[in-house]
Amino acid sequence: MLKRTHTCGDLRAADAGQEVVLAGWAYRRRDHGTLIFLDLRDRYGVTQVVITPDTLAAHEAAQRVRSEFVLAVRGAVRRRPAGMENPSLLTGEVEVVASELVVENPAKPLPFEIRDDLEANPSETAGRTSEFARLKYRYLDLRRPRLQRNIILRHRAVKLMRDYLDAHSFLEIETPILTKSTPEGARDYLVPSRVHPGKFYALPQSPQQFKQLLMVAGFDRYFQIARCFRDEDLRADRQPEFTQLDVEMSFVGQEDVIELVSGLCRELTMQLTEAEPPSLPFPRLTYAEAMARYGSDKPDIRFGLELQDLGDLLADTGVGFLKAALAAGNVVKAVAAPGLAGLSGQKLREQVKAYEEVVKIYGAKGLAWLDYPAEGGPKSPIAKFFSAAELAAIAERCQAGPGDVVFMVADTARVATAALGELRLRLGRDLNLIAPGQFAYLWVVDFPLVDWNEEEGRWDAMHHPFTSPKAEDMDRMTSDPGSVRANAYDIVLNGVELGGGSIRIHQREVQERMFQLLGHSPEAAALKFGHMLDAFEFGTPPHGGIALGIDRFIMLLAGETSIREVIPFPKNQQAVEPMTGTPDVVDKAQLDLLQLMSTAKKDAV
RNA sequence: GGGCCCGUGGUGUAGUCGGCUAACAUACUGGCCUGUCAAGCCAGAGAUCGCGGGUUCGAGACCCGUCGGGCCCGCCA
Repeated sequence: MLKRTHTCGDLRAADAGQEVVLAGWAYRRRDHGTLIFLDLRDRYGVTQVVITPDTLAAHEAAQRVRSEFVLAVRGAVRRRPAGMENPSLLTGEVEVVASELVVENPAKPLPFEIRDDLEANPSETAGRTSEFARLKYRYLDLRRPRLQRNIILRHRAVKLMRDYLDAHSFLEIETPILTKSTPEGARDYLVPSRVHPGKFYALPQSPQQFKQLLMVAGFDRYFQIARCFRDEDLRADRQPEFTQLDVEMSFVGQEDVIELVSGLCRELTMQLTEAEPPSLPFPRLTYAEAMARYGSDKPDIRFGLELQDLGDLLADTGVGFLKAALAAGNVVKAVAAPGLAGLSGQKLREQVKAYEEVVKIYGAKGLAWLDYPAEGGPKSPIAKFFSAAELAAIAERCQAGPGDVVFMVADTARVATAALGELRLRLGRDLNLIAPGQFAYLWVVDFPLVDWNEEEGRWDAMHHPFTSPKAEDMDRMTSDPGSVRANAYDIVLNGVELGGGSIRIHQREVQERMFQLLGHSPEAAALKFGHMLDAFEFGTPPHGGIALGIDRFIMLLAGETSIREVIPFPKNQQAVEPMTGTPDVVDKAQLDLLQLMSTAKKDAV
């Protein structure tokens, strides 16, 4: 093996005259018959190698080189002839004139091209390979400059997190992966115990209880780059295993956590993106405000189009379906779409139909609309039922002017809010209201403590059962639990929930009241959470923390839209990892050892 | 559990109203070529159109089923 002296990203004009050895992958080959150019690639960059017929052996070898051969090249660095420089390469001022070329390993034709088209490649062919093929040959996919950049970015981001927290006196502490299943939250991934047949470990959904117990232990400021596991259905931004930056602090309140994490987010944005540094403090909304104004607990505040409530304006309306909705106790909410009234009648009807599909996904039965044409009469079929005063009042409330359209949903507050919140996001994209390159952080605070679970007929913890209620709301925990606010907060970036946390309960009595509210009998609570309750009797400091979704954070920093683009070996939406073929059946002997038997009808062992 | 969309040479796509001997780019093979950098030019090979059934004189296209994939709803303390 020829040992490399430099990487493919090292050489500059000042290195001209040196003899070097480079090693890497053949990225592109340009064969002029006599003169052959090879672009040699490694993770540091690309360097052009020139092979002339003067070096016969190297020339013959270079003729046989194909894409992705692994090569080692010895040669002299020289400045490229005037006018032949390539400004798009960092090494573009120089080239290496090969004296020796070794094929370390050839490569068969690849299942897809490595070259990616993220920048300045108008080709339709590269970089859009089906995701299944990419995952099946992930080691090839990961050679692509785009994914290499993402993985390198991920390393830098995690290093910045460690450095930042270390500088703030935090300790990185590991917690168990094999732990105990708890009744709250998502479905657990279970691991059978061989030593204790019939018993199971659970993989942690988060290190929540352990980090709190580390506070009880006096570690004061803890963090961990923690792998978490949740057996729920997947999305573009959800994997069955994902990574959190888990943080917990003692003797702090909400403001301390918010300040710490805001600083971290600002630092990462400044160090890792070209974006304008976000200014501190980050804007803040209460949960109630976020829902009312944006129809979401994770608002994208990069654009306006806030939701409006029209209930008071339509109290005496003659419009039948709205009158009926309000009489039934439902709400009428609206959002404006600037400029949409300028569309032709047919275009507008098609657009409305598409938007109707959006709101229907979220349970709305229909989408009403009013247009305010700059000239001519309204195209809306229902405009004629509204009084002139109503039309004017709606326009004013929604800040809609000539040329705009107002969309309305009359439904339960939950449905109307969610549906229009999604429509708002769609309008923001369709109308190009989102300027690229922004990092719009937002804190959402004052979440409700609990949420009514219609199916189960009980209260669920909105965040988790260790979240403390606001002191001033505590007396309503039994009389009106739904109105109790929690010391809980989420950080949102560009409409994506980056993370959430809370100030925890640190008193046994309060924790017992919380379990009671959630429907756990004292016996059940003792069985599942006895260690927590016990700990609270041995000197537990006031404490709180947060967990940030690292995959999502990196995704946004990298400008990607799926966390799979920033995870080296992700699973697909079926929770399958196509490269290794995970999950898979196991030998009967393995099951026997665990005293397990599958009842699956298909593919059963 | 449910909704929408997609499966055509290795890869990415086109294929309109059912008439195809399935087109284009790239990769691949061979040839030409001393300054390219998405190298270029010439030639060639490569596809039973995911699978099964149906409608039809005729199906890549239409219908039913099935498998695989993507996005979403539910779910995700």
